[in-house]
Amino acid sequence: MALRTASRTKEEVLKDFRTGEIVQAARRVIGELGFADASMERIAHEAGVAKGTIYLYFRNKEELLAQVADHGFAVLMERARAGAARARGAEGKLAALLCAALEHSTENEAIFRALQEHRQLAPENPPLLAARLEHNLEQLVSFVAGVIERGTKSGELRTCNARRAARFLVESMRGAILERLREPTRSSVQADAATIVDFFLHGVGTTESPR
Amino acid sequence: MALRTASRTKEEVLKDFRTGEIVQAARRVIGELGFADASMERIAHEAGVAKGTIYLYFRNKEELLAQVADHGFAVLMERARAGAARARGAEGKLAALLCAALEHSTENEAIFRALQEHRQLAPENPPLLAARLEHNLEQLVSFVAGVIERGTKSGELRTCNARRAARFLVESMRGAILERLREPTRSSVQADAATIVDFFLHGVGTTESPR
DNA sequence: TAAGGTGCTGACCAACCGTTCAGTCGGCTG
DNA sequence: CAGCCGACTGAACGGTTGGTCAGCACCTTA
Repeated sequence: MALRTASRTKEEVLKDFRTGEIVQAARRVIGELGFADASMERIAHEAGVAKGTIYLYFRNKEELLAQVADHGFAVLMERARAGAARARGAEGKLAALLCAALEHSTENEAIFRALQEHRQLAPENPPLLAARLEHNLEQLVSFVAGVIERGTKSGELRTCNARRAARFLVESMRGAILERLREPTRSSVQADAATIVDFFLHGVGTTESPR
Repeated sequence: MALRTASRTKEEVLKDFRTGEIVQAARRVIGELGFADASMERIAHEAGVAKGTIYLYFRNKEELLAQVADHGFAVLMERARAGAARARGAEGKLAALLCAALEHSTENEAIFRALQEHRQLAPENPPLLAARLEHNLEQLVSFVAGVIERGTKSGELRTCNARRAARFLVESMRGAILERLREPTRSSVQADAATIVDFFLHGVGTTESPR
């Protein structure tokens, strides 16, 4: 418990601690002001250090922001995986996954709003942050696609382009999250997740089977 | 043709012309650099006027950007309405609407990328641009909801929360547009629109009816 | 205690941006 | 043609920001 991978406590552990502190501070400031207006000065103040100190732990602003984005997404994915693992069947797994995402976005409302704003995909000069966000989203889509593929193999879902369907579902989820953020007094997370999955599985058409 | 509403050609017409020129220039610059990096200096240069001139036609930068956003959206809506009007049935109208949107986003790729980036919903200090974008999206959702409601009344679609379903479809469309922008060599607009409508109408579930 | 080092500080810098406004000058009017 | 008008210009300004660096305070070591 004390002798594992403890090379230089003074150097490594303290560095990790400071890094984490700054990332958390950045998270708070970004949540309050958005990515564009979160200045290094403000983040430093929030973290209780001087501006220059940040540059001892992060190469520049972009790297700091990228780490903030990665951290938040890692937590979300962990939660989604755990939820999906607990549930049974494709429908259950998808609902659990949506639940996890909706809950996470509700609890981290501020940072989530800010993240929205920075989904930029200009091909020229792709900044580090945009690339990370892109990669993160792709990871989520792949995970959902996996669930859908297994659902297809088990016969629970019909054959379809899994990746495309996954993207379809993820974007719908994004839409639901945005709507939830817009009007805080909404239905429960479970109800919203169920609605989305229902749409996703059955569609709104009425050709033959109602339910 | 020449005597209607022609109060001051020298004043009004020229003003409209200049305004249009500047909006078009802004469109180009935003497409190239994104909203955040489109400076008034650069836009002025692109429009072939001095920076100060812009302020004779627009109160400030935000108003200019808002007009750019409004202009683009107006064209899109016009196209979507026309497409839907020509088609028959809810499925046809939705497909035509998606077609129009996909085509429009393909043809105006650059500005569309940039617009993505500015979908920010911070509750505090809502800037003019964000409000306009919000309003524009709401208009599109309402239009789609109308189509869905009429489809429900005619029995082509099952009963559902039309607004929610519309939002669902619009967000999915956004996802498809993003994917198209990401990988330019994709299937045809019509095929993509059909796929989305198919998902939307029938879902991916296999409970009973395959088609 | 003196010397050396190291993490940290925050004043400073250069670059940039939106906005202003005093001045220019081509063209219209009388 | 003279004189004025106002559309247009672009240098200048105020403000902000990301990034730097000389020095300070504290701790360890000799």
